Amino acid sequence: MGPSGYPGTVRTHERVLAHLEEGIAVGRWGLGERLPGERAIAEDLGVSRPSVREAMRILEAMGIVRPGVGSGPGAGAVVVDRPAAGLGAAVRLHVASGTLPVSDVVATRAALETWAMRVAAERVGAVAPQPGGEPRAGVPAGRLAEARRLLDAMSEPGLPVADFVGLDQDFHLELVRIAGNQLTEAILGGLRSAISSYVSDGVRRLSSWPTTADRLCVEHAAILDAVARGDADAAGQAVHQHIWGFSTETGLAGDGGPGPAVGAPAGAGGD
Amino acid sequence: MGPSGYPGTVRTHERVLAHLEEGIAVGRWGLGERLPGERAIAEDLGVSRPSVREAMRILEAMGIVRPGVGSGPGAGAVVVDRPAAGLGAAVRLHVASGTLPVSDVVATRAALETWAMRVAAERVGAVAPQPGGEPRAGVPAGRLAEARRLLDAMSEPGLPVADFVGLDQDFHLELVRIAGNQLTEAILGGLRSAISSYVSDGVRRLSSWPTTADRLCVEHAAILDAVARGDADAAGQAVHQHIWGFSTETGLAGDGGPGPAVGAPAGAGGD
DNA sequence: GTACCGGATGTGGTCTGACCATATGGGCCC
DNA sequence: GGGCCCATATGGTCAGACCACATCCGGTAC
Repeated sequence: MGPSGYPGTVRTHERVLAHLEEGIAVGRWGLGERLPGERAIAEDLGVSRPSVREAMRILEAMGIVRPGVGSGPGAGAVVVDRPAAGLGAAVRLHVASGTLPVSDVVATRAALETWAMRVAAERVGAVAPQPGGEPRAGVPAGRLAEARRLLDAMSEPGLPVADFVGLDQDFHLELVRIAGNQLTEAILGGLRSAISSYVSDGVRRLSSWPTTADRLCVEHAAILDAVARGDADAAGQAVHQHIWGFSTETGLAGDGGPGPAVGAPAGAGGD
Repeated sequence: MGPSGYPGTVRTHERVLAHLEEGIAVGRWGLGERLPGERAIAEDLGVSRPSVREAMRILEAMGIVRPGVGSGPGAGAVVVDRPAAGLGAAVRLHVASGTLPVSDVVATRAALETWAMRVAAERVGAVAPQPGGEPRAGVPAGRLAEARRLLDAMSEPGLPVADFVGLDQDFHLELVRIAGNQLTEAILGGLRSAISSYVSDGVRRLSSWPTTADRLCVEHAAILDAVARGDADAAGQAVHQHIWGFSTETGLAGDGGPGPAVGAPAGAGGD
């Protein structure tokens, strides 16, 4: 296995990555199962362990595997599924590098979440008419209950800002989950740290945080109610105004502002 | 930052990653500049080169740096900015692992792109009234011209499917760029390979590809015209129907279908 | 003086072999 | 039979080395 790594051919760790990726794709290693040990993979492919490790690092960064030391179950590289890990890390790094404007994060979040709230409301509305309905009727109910619980926790007076922001994120994500789109959920989950960061920055610019906190809670309640009622239009509008309202109030939306307001009064004429 | 759940100790490559990330965030190494060599970083932090390499692999996978061998400018790890690289890879891996349904990709793409087309149309409409206007008036014009060129190329009869799909993606992304949201552009760019993949799959299910290709070109023209006119409603509706129409025709939208149709005649009851 | 050519240098890419820390599980001792 | 200790398997890390490549700089040939 001579030194076979020079430009023109794929690097060794990329070969390993392709091999592992293919194995995962065809189900050779399913969710929750363990990959062979690094040494075994290296021997199988005739490469060195460092190369295997580099590929493993990438899979880990993408949220595909979770490394575990020791022995027995739970040890070794386990196939997991945390799409938000990779997406979130990527977004975080690019925001950190300063090439992703905060206003873009706000706008993208608003667009996706507005859409998600509409879908969520429609799904809830679709199952509501069937009280005893089996079909996935329980899921939204549980999510809604959890969202309500988070909302209550957020209403606690004197809650530290950091805690509030964390609960706020949990609340939003819980509602997003009702929409049932894993990719959207992963993207928004990935934006979580970026969003928390700009929200925290924004709070520092406020004259009266408690006042704003109260308003945010009221808005949250409105969003939750709209989704629970199955009112897509109201849910979309509420979350749209919620996100852009805060952004505008804190002067974060540098360049654009609310923009087209998808799902809001927009031309939604069709709606 | 590291994947949660690690007991106590921080792994070495994570320390390196944090160090590099911080340096990039504070501008110690700006876009296009070179990072210190792997050996230098290792010595600075008192770690081994393999650990530095693992961190470097992650940054590379996220599209933050580009490795370059040799010497002189262009060699070494250069700070780049390709948000789509990380997002795309993450999406690709998760779709490959079978945990991200194609229908989710379609829905998320439709939601984001519908919104983006509305923004794009509004931006074009905002600059149109000022024929000689300096303010970023030329950008949309250039993008529109490029989109038109791609549309022409796509209309070529007998074009191989792979080429058509590639041009199709380029066309969509070119229009998305007009919206001016880097994050949305990066996400949709990242979805590119996943989208190409499902489009190619879909084409194979069609009875008459040439017929569909013609229709897609007509739809593309309608989208382009709407954006060029600055008609946000029409642009949003057109792209929404374009994406969901193809998806429905090829039976790819397994579970949901058009859904709430943001910015389009919602309820799209139609379907 | 100019053009060419070859080594010096610095970079990432890879390999080898080793040791450490941890977690499990089985065998040994009590 | 129960509890303790060590074998074992795993990832985490390190050190040193070699290779392929790209550039730069010097010397040499013309």
